[in-house]
Amino acid sequence: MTSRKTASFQDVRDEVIERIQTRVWPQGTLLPTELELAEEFGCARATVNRALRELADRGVVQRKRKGGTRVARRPTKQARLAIAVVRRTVEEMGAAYRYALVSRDLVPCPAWLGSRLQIDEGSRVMHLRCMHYADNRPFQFEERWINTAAVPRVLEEDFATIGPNEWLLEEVPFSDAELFLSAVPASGQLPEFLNVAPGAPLFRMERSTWFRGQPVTFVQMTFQQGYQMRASY
Amino acid sequence: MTSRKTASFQDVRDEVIERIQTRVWPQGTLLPTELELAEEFGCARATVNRALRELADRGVVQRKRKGGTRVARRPTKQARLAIAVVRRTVEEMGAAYRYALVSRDLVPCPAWLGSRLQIDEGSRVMHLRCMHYADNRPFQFEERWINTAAVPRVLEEDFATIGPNEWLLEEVPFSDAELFLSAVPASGQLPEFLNVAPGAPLFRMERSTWFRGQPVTFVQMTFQQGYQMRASY
DNA sequence: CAGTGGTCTAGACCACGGT
DNA sequence: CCGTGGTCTAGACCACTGG
Repeated sequence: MTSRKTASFQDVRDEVIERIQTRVWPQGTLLPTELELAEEFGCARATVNRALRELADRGVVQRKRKGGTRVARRPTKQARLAIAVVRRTVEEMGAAYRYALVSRDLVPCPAWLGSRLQIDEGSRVMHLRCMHYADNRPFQFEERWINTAAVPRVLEEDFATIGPNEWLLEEVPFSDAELFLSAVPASGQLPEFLNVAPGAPLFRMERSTWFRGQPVTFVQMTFQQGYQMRASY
Repeated sequence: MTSRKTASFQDVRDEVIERIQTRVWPQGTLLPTELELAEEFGCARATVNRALRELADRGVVQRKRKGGTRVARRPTKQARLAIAVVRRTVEEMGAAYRYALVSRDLVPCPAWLGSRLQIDEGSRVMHLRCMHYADNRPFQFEERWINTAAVPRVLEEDFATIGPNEWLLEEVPFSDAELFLSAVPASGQLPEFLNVAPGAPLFRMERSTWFRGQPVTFVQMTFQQGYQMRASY
């Protein structure tokens, strides 16, 4: 008997996944309508809807009005990347976290930054360089530019004890961001700051942040050699 | 008047975001109950529920039965990383894609792989090395191990014209995976294959894949120097 | 234009977990 | 215990889009 007393949306979701994985519904197949599935599972259409909506979010199926629901052909996987504050990253490794400010300057917005964040070139930005340590070993070098027009209070903060990352999280929480991940050679002052050989391959995360459409900050976070970032789907 | 004729779940969701961003509800604040919000917005509780559930998924709020809904304190951002097949990555750059098989060997499962994927060490795995080109320039070097026990048909495939990535997507779609991103130096045969200087910093993505709990494949994808991966939230 | 998903409602019961 | 979110239902109307 396939009948359960009550089919929850999770039951429906899992059963649909099951049928896709076991090729009952191969890629590209048109699924039955919500109403038909609701009848088959003995539940309300809303229940089926929620199950299928979740699968559509994950990219497992594609849905169109009037067109129905199809098993996705080329699943563009959506991996989830959990980004925490450096402090927590370090502490979750079981290491002691330490922060140090390297430099803090108020400068005119460089052209490359202006075009990148869409800031007027005339305006002033706060340029910060900081180090983050794990058990007193260099863990991450952070270089950041903050749009003073978006966050005027940055002028009053000296960042001696709190990192700009955590400060901004208090000041401008829940912003939007764009991330770029790459591998860069240890050049400039990086070998010195991170205590690695010049040219060593380093993992870098760049992030541009906007708050309600206004550019807030651009940051380069360069990690100690050997750092790995984890994601899953 | 803040009253709209009908408040959709998106209206509720956006208004809640608005209040969080404008500090009407600072971090840690306990929100009104679903019922109270439903009254305020003049909609059903289910509508509020869906709005708040979505925000909880994003990590903007935290919800507990009896405990109510709170604005998240330390927003562990969930960035979404769209992972497509190499072919599409290349084609979306506007370049011509080309694939080439470098080597294909059936080998006993190495110990490190066995422990990594939880494969019995006695079993045999298919070891593949491939190149992916963009406009005839080396774009990605792929080194992959496939669990023959999980995908026996791999023994009949010669991978002369189709890459293992795309083949596996047909064979074992919708699997689970764990990703690791890192920076590695161009060593071994990488300088040769990718046409870069030895020691050059390269972006690498490693992926372990399971299908219904069974280990399927482990792959190292090493990208051409300068490659950046994009994500957003 | 007609079928499909998208959404909303009013009500109900349940499950978890603080008090 | 009992308030809160978690879920389900039966029904309704709407919006998009394929034929």
